[in-house]
Amino acid sequence: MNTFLSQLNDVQRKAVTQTEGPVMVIAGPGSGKTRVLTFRIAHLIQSGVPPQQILALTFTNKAAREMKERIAKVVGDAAGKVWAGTFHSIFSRILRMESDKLGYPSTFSIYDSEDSKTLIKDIVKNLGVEKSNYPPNAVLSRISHAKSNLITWKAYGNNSELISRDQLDKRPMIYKIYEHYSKRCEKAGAMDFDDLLLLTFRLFYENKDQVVEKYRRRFKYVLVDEFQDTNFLQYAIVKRLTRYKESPNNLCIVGDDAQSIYAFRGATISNILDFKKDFPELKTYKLEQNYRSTPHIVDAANNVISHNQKQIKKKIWTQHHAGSKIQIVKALSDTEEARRIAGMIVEYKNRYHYSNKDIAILYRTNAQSRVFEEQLRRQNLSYKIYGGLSFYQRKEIKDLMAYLRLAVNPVDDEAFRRVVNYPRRGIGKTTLEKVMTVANTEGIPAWEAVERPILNSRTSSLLKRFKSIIQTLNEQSASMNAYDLANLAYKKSGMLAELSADNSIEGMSRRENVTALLDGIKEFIESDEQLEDMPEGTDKSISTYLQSVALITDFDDDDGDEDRLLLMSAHASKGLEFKAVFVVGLEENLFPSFMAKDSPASMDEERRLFYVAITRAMEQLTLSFSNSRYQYGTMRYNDPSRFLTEIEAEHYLNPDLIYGEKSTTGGTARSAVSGDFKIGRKPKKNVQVAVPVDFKPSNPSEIREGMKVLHLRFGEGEVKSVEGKSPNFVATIYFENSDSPSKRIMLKFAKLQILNGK
DNA sequence: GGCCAGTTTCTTTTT
DNA sequence: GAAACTGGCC
Repeated sequence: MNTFLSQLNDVQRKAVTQTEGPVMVIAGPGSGKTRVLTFRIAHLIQSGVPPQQILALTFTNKAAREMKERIAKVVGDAAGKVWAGTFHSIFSRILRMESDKLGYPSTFSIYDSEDSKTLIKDIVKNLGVEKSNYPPNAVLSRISHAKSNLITWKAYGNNSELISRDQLDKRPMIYKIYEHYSKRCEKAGAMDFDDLLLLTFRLFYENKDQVVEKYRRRFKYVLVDEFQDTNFLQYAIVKRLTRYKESPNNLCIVGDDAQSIYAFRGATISNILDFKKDFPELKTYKLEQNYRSTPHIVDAANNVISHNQKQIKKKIWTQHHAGSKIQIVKALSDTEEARRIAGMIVEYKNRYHYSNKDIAILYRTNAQSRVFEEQLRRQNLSYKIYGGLSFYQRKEIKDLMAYLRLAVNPVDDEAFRRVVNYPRRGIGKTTLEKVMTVANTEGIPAWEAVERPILNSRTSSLLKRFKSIIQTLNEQSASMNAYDLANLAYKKSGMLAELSADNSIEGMSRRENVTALLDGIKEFIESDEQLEDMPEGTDKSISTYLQSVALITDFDDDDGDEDRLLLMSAHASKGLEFKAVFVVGLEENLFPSFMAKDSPASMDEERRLFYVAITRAMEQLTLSFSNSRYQYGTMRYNDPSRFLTEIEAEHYLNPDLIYGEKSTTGGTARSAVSGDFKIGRKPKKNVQVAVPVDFKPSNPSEIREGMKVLHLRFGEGEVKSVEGKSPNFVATIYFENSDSPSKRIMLKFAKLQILNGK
């Protein structure tokens, strides 16, 4: 029976069999984390726990999928009854069943980030504020962070700290935008990604009809994967579910602080620290033995991560025998980088008999995939790109989905805006603006605003025609199955005619994509997977379909047997492993990203990301960089990434490429690389603010609020606040001469001179 | 009032 | 390089 337990080492087995009470598993890369998690669930089921009492929360769809598959391998069909999925998908499922308690329709729409951004742009425009001060991405991220910290728009407006921070950033109206944004989402019966969490918390917090007790009774065992990537709000929900009087506290979290790469999304390491406080009786298990990689790779990973300031002490180790050293590829251009890597792949396949699927190319930004695609095609290597513009983000797919969204939820303003004039039916910008103005001033959805006598008869009848299409779809949505409805929407909307008229290559591919979407819906209604607890009949509705695909960003269209190379972002690679890994584009301003260069905390996150990337490799690791590359339409010249020299020379096959020949003086990365070949000019290094010759950094502990200080790079600034405990003081300083004047600075690293104190 | 084409702007990672 | 935007034209 328990044969699978013998496949585990001592620590792993303890982590699996300690089923009762709070458990924390700190798991280094390749230490068998997923194995522990899945075996733990399997063990619970074999010990007699009904599978439907187990809730397993993951962070990405990919992780959820893999977990389900692996549980199924051990326990078979029972796996289907375990609630395993991403935070977002599990909670949207719950919200759908309980939406009435929040005043939302069960057919609520889910706004993706594109919808959110369009909405924000519209709000900014209506408020009449300078739009260059309110880039949608920045505003959305501010709102998202607020939501992730359980700050509603009302609380935001009353929070003087946030308000003054926004004022420093010259974005004083954010609180107002947040308010309008929230109200307009609610009006449209729509939730954005963060709302799925925030409203779940509200649901459990307000506890109408004792709804939280229902789920507490139901989920006796809760597991959270990648706990280091959860934010405050996600943990708050988990606590709401598991921490109450007489709770068995059967909560198991698995994570690795060194692999925290989603702080930009509000993930916080303090959740791990809080967990110890909240569940003092917890049992902790550390998995440090790496079963994945050869020693050079493991040591390199340890080298890299040791450059980070904050970390839970842990050293991964391996019993593997020495394998290949890490190879560096230095190219002159991005094309050459890709060409040489494609060549190396061919060589690896011959020399080590690797299949395509044993090999992955990892990059920092999805845009980098292009050049590699070209070169791989030249070598006749078949590949698959993970992420990037996913299937569901293609225009034609989003268009048809917008019709379907309107069919179940006609008040969805963003869907309305998207397709009211697609295919073209003579409803242009001006008309839409009029409708939206009425809608906003009266606080009604566009769907109702079109009825107001604000338009001339011609446009009015055009809008009526559009509305009647949606009405037909809406009426049919109750009786028709999802597939028939989608087909009807395709025809009725005029999309079929529009796409059929286009015989260009792109047009054909659009048609194929829509057909693929329709096939997907057909598959969805025909699959016999029965979801637990779903009201009979509703689970195959178009609404359920929309909910499930709204949260899918990666697409899983292959059967898994295809032998293809994988190209993906370093983020997407988390949790995966490959015999040979190429981490490419290792250049300053790319990996690490230029976005990180002013903040030590972001730089640490980039480093953790690099750590994640290199620890995907089992046998062969190659790191590449290029002197020049096409970026954003122009040629750029970047220095090799600082991360390259954070790995000790002994782990490299060809360290000269970054450490320089022994004879060269200094041997810094830059002199070694740019010395032999120069294309055009090198860009200027960061322009420094004029600094007096007698600059002398002051002792960080003497810096106080209100002081004027001088920073080597940012110039003069005023200290707005100092937080944190010695020696980790963090100051918020306002630098007038900087593009983003308000900066948070770790005092122990910063070179700051006090100009005058109070 | 709407549409197209030329022009400008902004560059990350994911649910 | 692509998406968003603006201005001129029908």
